Amino acid sequence: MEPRNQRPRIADVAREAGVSKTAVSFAFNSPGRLAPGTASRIREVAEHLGYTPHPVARMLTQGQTMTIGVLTPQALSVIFSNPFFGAFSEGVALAAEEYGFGLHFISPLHGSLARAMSRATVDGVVAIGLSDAHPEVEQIRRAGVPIVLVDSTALPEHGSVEIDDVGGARAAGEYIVSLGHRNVLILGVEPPAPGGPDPDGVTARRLRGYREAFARVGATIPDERVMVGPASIEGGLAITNRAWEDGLRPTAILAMSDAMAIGAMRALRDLRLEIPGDVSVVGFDDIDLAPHVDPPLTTVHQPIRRKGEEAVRLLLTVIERRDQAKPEHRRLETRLIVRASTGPVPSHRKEVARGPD
Amino acid sequence: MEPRNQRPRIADVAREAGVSKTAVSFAFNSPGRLAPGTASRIREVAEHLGYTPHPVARMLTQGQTMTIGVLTPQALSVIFSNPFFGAFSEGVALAAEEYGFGLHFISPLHGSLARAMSRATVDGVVAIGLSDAHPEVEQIRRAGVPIVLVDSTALPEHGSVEIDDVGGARAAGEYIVSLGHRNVLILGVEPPAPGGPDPDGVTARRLRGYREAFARVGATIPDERVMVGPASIEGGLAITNRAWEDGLRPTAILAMSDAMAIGAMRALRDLRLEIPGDVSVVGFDDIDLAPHVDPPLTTVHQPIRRKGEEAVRLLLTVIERRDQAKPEHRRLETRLIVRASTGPVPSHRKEVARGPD
DNA sequence: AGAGTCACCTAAACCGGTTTGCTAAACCGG
DNA sequence: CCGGTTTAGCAAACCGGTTTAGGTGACTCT
Repeated sequence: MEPRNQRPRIADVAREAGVSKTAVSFAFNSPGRLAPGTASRIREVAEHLGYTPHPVARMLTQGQTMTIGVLTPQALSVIFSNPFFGAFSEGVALAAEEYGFGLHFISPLHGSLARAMSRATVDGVVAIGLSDAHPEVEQIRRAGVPIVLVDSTALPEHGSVEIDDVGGARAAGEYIVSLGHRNVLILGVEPPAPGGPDPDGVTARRLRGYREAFARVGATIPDERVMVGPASIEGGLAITNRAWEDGLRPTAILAMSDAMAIGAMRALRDLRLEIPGDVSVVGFDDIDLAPHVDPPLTTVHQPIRRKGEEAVRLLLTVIERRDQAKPEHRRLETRLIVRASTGPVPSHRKEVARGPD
Repeated sequence: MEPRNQRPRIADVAREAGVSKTAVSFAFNSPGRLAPGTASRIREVAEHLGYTPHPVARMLTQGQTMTIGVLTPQALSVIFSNPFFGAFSEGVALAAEEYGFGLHFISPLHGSLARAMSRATVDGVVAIGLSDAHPEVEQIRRAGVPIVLVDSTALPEHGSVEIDDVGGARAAGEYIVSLGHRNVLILGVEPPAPGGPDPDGVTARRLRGYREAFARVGATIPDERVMVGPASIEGGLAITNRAWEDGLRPTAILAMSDAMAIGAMRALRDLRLEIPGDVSVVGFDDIDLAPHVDPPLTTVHQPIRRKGEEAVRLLLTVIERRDQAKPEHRRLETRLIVRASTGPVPSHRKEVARGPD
């Protein structure tokens, strides 16, 4: 029954200062329209009452939230476990901050991205790794929210930022092939798409690159040499172990994420194998820590931060002039960085010593 | 002049379906109050028109946003460059997702945290590394937003989660002392607080721990052996180089963040020094990659993810029963993890060979 | 003195929903 | 066939601001 100390409303300030709501609003938003004395008096009263304009109400009337959403098809808790995402967020944050936009991370709510989206109050969305198989893209478009796709097969009606996955993977493949490796294991990143592997997702594109490189020397990578899992250290570790349990003995591992590559190296080390003496490992991403792991990781570099930045910039231009400025599609370059986790194919395979198998 | 294809409003659906706004609202929120046929008919019309309730309007009436804010006193772009933050966010996201809350990251807007806060539409805030020196804490409280402090000196009126910084640092210090090191360099994390070093911030607490350990054997760590910088790889690298340029030749480096420790190792390697042969390095945090760097990093482990999780849980209990349930303060344990980046003090100092200096 | 400006401020409409009474019709037992 | 209870749906108030379209009085000009 006591007067719950609610936050003061604009009407409270108006009453206390003996002016109209309008005047209070002006004092905050266009002080020029008020006599200087009045404006400052209203401000004092507001300050005294501890009044701050209710951000939601403000959003409603202004029709904009000054917030951009980062949409991920996977739970944030798994996404954040990949250092790649940290770097990407860094780029996103950099650009967003520059323009005074806040950041809202959107991940599936009770399994539904659509539901999460409908809750989110954002002016636009950067969607990462969302394949066009996801029906939510359509739903978002219908909701009238501008969207930029990152690492997805570009839909012509939305802006997009991607990298040269095929080229990067091909470079890695060619390098591995040139070292004499023919017997490899591919670590693919789990397709976040529902209902089977995405026919044109990141995993598929990079796989195509690897295969092109092998094809050039007449070699192939059979499907059973491609295993997918979560793009994390644990994921790489688990898959590699499983591969060894399955009897696979590749001389090189091509991982589609540095985190997985690092996990794979851990697994190999636990199996008492030398890197690159027994097995070579190649990553993808070139995260900050790639040069610092043991051994320094050979990997395909991609400009992670820039990817985030560009995506936000593209999005902001769409948000600004909401009209039909035709969406841009940007493709960033990749390049192979050779470090110390790769070497020539070993002449004597360790497992030979283990028996006639 | 053409009819801009705005997103449909509830009134549009009502008109099209031949019912009142109320009915449409009921169809979405409490279908039980409508005849089954009517409810589904309204839904169809809505679907056909592509109608989704405007989230901002919904927030306004319901008085809650189902969003929690993560407040950082530094720009997100710098925060995200520390893997520690990724792991922390992982914990935060895990708990938030469990309860159906979204995540909004809040960082200073044009230099002002207060301004950023007043824009943010959140039901509560997890503030990390915000010292009580920050006046925004008070401002947030006045705005009536529940808040939980992480890694700050606990204010009694707010919930808080912290770790045993002193104990962890002391353990690291004792270990280093036991290896014979007396000549050390401390890498502190940049105090985000404005106006000088925070007298009771993270850096100060850990420093106290290191010093306690040294004091036990009658040794001291002079102030000029403490250098602070950004908690990133680059930060650690830069500071270490500067230290060497300044003529410092410590036999051990105690970094208050793994990222800095890794940067320091890079710098040492560039100086052609062996780790731990010439210089030992100890980190703090125990990030996922700490065991994988070269050499594996000796560091003080703290439960980073749990920190994020606990903070959110604490916050949610405050949000639920908004009343005066007295705030909880939780302190998590730390422990030293010895790996391979530390060793006994070298008998011959390298720089002896460099000259009589 | 009357018309025209200007500076300052306000009432009311609006943003897009939700929620609270309330009413009219259908239903019910006797 | 009547009074009482449900059921189904509506109008209007409300959330907390912003913005539009005036209104009022003082001042200027002729």
